[in-house]
Amino acid sequence: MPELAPAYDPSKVEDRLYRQWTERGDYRANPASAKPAFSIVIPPPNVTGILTLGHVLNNTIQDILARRARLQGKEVLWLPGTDHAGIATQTVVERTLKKEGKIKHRDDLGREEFLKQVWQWKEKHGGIIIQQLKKLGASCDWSRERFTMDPSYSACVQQVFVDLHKKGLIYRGRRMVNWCPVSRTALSDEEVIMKEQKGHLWHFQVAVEGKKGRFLTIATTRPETIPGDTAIAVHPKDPRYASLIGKFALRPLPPEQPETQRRIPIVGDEHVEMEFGTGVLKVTPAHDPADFAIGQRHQLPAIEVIDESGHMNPAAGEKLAGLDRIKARAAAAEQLKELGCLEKEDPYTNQVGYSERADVPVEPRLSEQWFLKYPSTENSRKVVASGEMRFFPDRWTKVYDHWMDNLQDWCISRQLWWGHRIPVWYRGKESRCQVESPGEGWTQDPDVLDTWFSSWLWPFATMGWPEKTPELKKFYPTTDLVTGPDIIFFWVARMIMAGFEYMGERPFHNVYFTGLIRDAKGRKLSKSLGNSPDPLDLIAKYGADGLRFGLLRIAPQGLDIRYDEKQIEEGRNFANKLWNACRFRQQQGPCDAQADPAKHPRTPFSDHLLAELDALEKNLEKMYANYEFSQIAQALYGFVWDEFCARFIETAKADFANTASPTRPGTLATADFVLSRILRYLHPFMPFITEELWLTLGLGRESIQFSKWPETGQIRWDAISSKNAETCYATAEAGRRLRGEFGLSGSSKLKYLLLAKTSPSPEDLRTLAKLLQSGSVETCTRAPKAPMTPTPWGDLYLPLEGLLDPAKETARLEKEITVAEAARAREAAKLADPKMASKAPPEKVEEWKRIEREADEKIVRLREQLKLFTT
RNA sequence: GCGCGCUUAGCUCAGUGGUAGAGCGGCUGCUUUACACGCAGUUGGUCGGAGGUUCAAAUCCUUCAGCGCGCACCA
Repeated sequence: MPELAPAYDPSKVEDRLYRQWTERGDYRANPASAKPAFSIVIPPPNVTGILTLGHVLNNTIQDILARRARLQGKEVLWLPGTDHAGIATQTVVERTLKKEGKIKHRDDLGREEFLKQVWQWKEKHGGIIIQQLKKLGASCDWSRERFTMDPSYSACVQQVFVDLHKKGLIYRGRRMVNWCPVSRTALSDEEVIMKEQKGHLWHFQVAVEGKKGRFLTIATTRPETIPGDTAIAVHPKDPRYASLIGKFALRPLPPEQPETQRRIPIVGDEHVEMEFGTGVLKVTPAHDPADFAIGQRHQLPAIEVIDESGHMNPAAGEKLAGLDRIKARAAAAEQLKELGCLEKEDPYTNQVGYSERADVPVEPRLSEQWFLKYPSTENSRKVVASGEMRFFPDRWTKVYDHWMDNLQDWCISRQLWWGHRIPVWYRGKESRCQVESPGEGWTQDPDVLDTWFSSWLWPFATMGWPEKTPELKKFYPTTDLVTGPDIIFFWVARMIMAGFEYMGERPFHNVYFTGLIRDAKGRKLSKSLGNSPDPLDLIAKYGADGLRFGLLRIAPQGLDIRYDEKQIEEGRNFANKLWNACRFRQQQGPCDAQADPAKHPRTPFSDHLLAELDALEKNLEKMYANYEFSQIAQALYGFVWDEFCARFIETAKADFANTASPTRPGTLATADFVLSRILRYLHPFMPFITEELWLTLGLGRESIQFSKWPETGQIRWDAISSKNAETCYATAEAGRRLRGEFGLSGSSKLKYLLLAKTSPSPEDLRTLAKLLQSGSVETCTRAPKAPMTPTPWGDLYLPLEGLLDPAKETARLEKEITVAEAARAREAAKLADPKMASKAPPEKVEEWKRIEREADEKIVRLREQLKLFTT
C-alpha cells in the first residue's frame, strides 16, 4: 500500500483516474441491463461555447445524481451532447471571418461556402466544452455523445416539422414579428428581453382637415416612424376627440410629399388610453405590433419605412432615408422642429425589447414567417399541475403555469443559414412540405428553424427516435432534468410538450432548477464584465473535487449564488482534511474492508461516532429526496471535520499509541467502517479523491464507483456509551475554555485537577488530557484554591502557581455567574407564567425545568468557588 | 400594473413554532504522535419596520419599506 503524501495533490490523481474510468467504459449505459434505470440528458451546451461556472454547477449536480444512482446499483445513462446554437454560432463564425478580412458579409461567400466554414469551425472548436466537462469529472456516456445537427438528429427535426404541418399546427403567415436588424432574422418572443431605456417623449401637432385652427397633439417616442403612420387613433368615448372620428389629419412627415399622400384618417379605437400622454395615438401598422392590430381593425394600409438592417428606406423621406433608425429619431425630431409643429420634448423612460443575442433593440417588422401552434398543451399543463412531474423548487410551477396559460404561437423560422432548413419546397405557386425534395425544379424554403425547435426533441431524439430503440424503452422517460430557470420556456416547457406529442409521455420525472451564479457584488457573471472566472483555472488551482465541493456547498436550493473564490479554496481545504484523516488512519496499519465495529469492545468515542453517523445517514436520505445538495455537502463537511477528525481521531490517538489497548481493534474497526461509508457518501461530490483513497486504503478491491450505497438503519451502537463520550467532550471543552481565559496555549504542559462527580478511569483521564491538549488530569478530593469550571464530570481546576490573580479570577467567575443566571431567569420566567406552564406540552416544561436546574447547579458551584477568593 | 423571491453576526448563508447557528473574516495563542489547505480559544446579532395569531414567533398571518427577478402591446 503506497503511503499517502502529506498534502493532497489533485493534479497527480484526477487525469489519471478519469482516463482509467473512461477507457474501461465505466459510464457506458447498457439498455439490456436488468438493473433499474436512471437517466439524465444533459442540457446541451452551445457547441462554440466554453465552460462557465454555471456549467460547473449544473453538471456537478447531474454528476452527483448519476454517481449516486450508480452506487445504488442502477443502470445509469447520462447522455451528453452539444447544441448547434443557430444565431450564436453563425454570428461568431461570421465575425471571425470578417476579422480575418476574408469577407465583408456572409453574402460574399454564399450559403454553401459559408456553411462549410461553420462546419470547419465546429470541428475545430466544438469539442472544447466536452473536454472541459471531462476535466470536471462528468460521468457521461461519451459513446453516445450527440449533436443537434447530426444527420440522424436533423432527420428527426424535419420529420417533426412535416408531421406538425400535416396536423395543421404549423402555418405560414405575414405577421408582425420581432426582427433583429443585426442578425437580420426574426426572433421568438422569448428571445426578446425588455430593458429600460432613457429617451424622449416628443409632442407634435397635426392639423385636422376641414377644421381651421384645430390641431391634435400626439405624444410619441419614435418620431422617425411618422412617415409610416397611416392613421391617428383616439378613444371612441373620449369627449375631447370623439367628434373628430371619421375626419382626416395631415401627417407632417415627409414634408416633401404632396398633401394627398399625407392625409390620414382619425379612427376610434378602444386600445387608446385616454389618460396617457395626450390621448391621441399615431398608428404605424408596419412597425408596431399594437398599431398593426389597430390597422387590421380599421383596414389601414401599412407603409414600411425601415428596412431589414434597421435603416430608413426611401419612403421615410429624403432627409431620413438611409439613416440608421436611432439616428433618424433625432433627425425626425429636428425636422418637426423646423416645420414648427414640435410642441415639446420631455425626457422619458420606457421599456424597449432587445435582442437577447445581439443586444440591440428589436424592430417589430412585418414579414412572412412560419409559426407553430403548440401541441399537447393540455397534457403538459396537467402533468405539472397534478404534481405528477415535480419542479424543485416548486415555485417555478407557477411561472410555468402562467406561461402555459398565455401561449402565443411560436415563430419558428429564422433568416439564417446555420441550422435545420425548413422542409418545404416551392415550384412556382405550388408548395409541398416533405423531408426530401420532390424533384427537379423545386426549390427549398431558404429559412432555417429556431434552434429550440431542435432542442425540444432532445430527450428522445438523442435516444434514436423515431425507431423504437432499446434505449428509449429502457431510459425514457428520463429520471431528472437539471437546468437553469432562465430556460423554463425556451426549453423545459417545450420539451414537455414534444415529449407528450411524440412519446405519449412526459420526458422526465422531476426537474431541478439551479440558481444563477453571481459575483460578490451580486452581478451576473459575464464575459464583458470580466467577472467570470475560468473554471479550468480553478481546477488547476484547487482541483476538480475542490471546485465541485466548494461550489455545491454554497449553492442553496432555488436561490442565486454569490460566488467567491474563497469558497473554492475551502473545498480544496476540505479535500486535504479528508486526505489527511485517511493518511493518519493508514499510518496505524492496514485497513479492513469488512470491518465491523459491533464485533469489538469499543470506547465511548467509537459509539458516539457511530451514533452521529447513523443520524447523518437518515438526514442524507431526506435531503436527497428534496434535492438539497448544499445541505448535503454541509452535513458531510461537518461530520468529517468535527465528528471524525476533531473528536474521534483525537480520542482515538490513545488507542493508536497503545498497541496493547483492549479497545484498539474496536477503534480501528470503527475508523474503517466509518471511513468506508463517508467515502461513498462523498463520492458523488468528490469523485477523484474518494476513489484514490478508497483504492489506496484498500477499502474495496474495485472502483468506489460501483461499490454499494450504504443502507441506512444498519448501524449498532451503545447509547449510554455514546452519552458518556458526549460528557467527556463537554468536559474537555470547558477545560479548554478555562485555559484560554489565561491566555495559555495547548502546548503548555499543564496539570488539571478534577473534583470528580463520577468515577473516571485512568483511561478516561488520559483521554481527557489528550482532548485538553495538556500534560495530565488527576483527580482530587478537596477543592484547591485555583481557577475552576463546572463540567459534567465534576469541577475542573487549573492550578496555576504564580499566575493566579485573585481579582481576575473573581471577575471571571462573576461573568460566568451572570451568564448562568440569565439562562436560569429565562427559564424561570417561562415556568412562572401559569398559562405557559399549563398549555405547553409536558415534555417542553420538563426541558425548561432541566435547563433551570442545570443552571442552578452551575451557579451554586461557581458561587462556592467565588467564596474561595473573596473570603 | 401583476406575480415571485430575498432582507438573520463585518461578509456569504443555514435555521419554518419551544435555550439564535455554520463557514469565512477580525482578535489572542500554538511546529501538539495526520493536516498551517492545520490546531485551541475568542469577538460579533433588539433575526428589515409595524401590527396580529399563539402559553410561546427569526419561524405563521396582515401590512409597509428596501433590493433582485419574471411577466405585461400606455404610445
